[in-house]
Amino acid sequence: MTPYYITTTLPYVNADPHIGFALEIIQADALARYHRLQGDEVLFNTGTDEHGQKIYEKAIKEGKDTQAYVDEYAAKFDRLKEALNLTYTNFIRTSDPNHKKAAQEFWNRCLANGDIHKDQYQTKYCVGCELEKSDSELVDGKCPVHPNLELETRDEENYFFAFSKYQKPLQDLYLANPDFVIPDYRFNEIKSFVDAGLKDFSISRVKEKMPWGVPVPGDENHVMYVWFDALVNYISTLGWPNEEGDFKKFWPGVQVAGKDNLRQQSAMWQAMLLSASIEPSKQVFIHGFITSGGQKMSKSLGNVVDPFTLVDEFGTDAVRYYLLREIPSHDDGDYSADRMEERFAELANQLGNLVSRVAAMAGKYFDGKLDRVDRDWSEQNAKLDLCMKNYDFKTYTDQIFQVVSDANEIIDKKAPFKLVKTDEAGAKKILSELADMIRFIGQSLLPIIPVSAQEILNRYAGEKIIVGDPIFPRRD
RNA sequence: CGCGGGGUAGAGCAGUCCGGUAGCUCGCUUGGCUCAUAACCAAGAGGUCAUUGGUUCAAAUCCAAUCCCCGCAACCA
Repeated sequence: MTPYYITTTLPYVNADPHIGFALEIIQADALARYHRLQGDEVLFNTGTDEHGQKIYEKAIKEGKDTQAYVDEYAAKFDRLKEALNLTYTNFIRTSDPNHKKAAQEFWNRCLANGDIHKDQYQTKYCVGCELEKSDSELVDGKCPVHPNLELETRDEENYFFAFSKYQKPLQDLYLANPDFVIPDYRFNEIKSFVDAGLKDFSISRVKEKMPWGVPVPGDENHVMYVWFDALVNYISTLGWPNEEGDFKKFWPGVQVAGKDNLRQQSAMWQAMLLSASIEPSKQVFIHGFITSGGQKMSKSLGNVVDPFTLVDEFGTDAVRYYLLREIPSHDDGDYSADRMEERFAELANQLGNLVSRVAAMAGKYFDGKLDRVDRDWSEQNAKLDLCMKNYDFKTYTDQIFQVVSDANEIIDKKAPFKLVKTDEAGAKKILSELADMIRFIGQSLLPIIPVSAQEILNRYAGEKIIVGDPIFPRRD
């Protein structure tokens, strides 16, 4: 069995699970399932990113012990497994003792390689908020809450990672791996970013101000900046620094991430790996963002889509179907209740109805017993395989639904329900071919809508085709 | 001159590299069928391909300029 390792990014636990993360983990799940069906041995990792300033502040605000706070959130995210029918094998939490040890060992490797040094880190401080502000928080160079106050500049001594050293090695890595980042325009984006020159980045925080992080080895005054520790999860989940076992078997792997993570995944993390003398990732797949009703999701607009609510209303498979087919696999997409309804209707009317009508005819005319047809599907399968290699779940599903559409067309054009009155053998032949198409459809849809696809296969696998209740009952 | 993506039928997109009568899905209208979850099948309507100028026998596609939208602008996870 060929080992296949796929991992999502770790969601930061300062908010409830977001539909955008649901998209990411469903994409990863589809790949994991697909590879399992191909006979690969799959390790599928996800988890939670639990350190850093924002979490520390949020826990204080909610009056909770920080560890208790993150425990609560980790459990919440783990509930996605059931809600979305996910098959991840690993759930790494960055507050796990093993992960912390790995992060420290990683730090030491980079340090030993001469890539970690101290430097001054400048922060902008708003006296009004009594908080440090990042540039992206500022409006016209001022604190948006206190625009009448001048910001103070404060220096802080931090540890820095020698990112600038890795411009050439990263360029070489990209050159040697022309498919390193998918899609290609994201790859171009990161290449031009690296070509423009790299600045060393800060990888620690002063513990006094922000204690919620992995201690920097050999310096009790600093904790790691959350990025540095979080990225190490991709290997700590494999048991690293133990280089035997899962690490040896599964690394390097495929990383799935949102477009906001392009730099961290495809440049910073790769430089860190090079520094620690670890093989770079195999590939990075970047997906887009989901808008809601055409607008950015925000609490103030009240258009935030909660994956749990969605599943309660439409069911797991329909939500998976929507995210994998409606949303462009590589680009931004939109969620709207109307489109969700339409997509559900499509499942019911095209696929569900096809399964029903063929089963009904088989039952009515031939007691459910049809001839076994074994059409050669290798050409279609090759196309589907290409879609998965390109992380194009939308086209993958489109192609299967082309077969659904073909099958519905055949029924109308050849009208086996009419033909059976004059040519029973002819009708049986048509239905048998249709049943074979349905089995292909069911098999191919297993990574996309696992429960429904399996149900289809169950109904059509045996000696006798089973007539059952609607797989996707119409919604009123 | 910060970087990148984009502007093609009501909606979402393909086509642009390698110019040659504008295509897909959904929605809409009409017709057909009755096996089926009132589902399915077929036909049709609907577009100055952001704008302006240029090259060409011919431009959504090449060139130039302009307008508009969306990200990012690194230590914000």
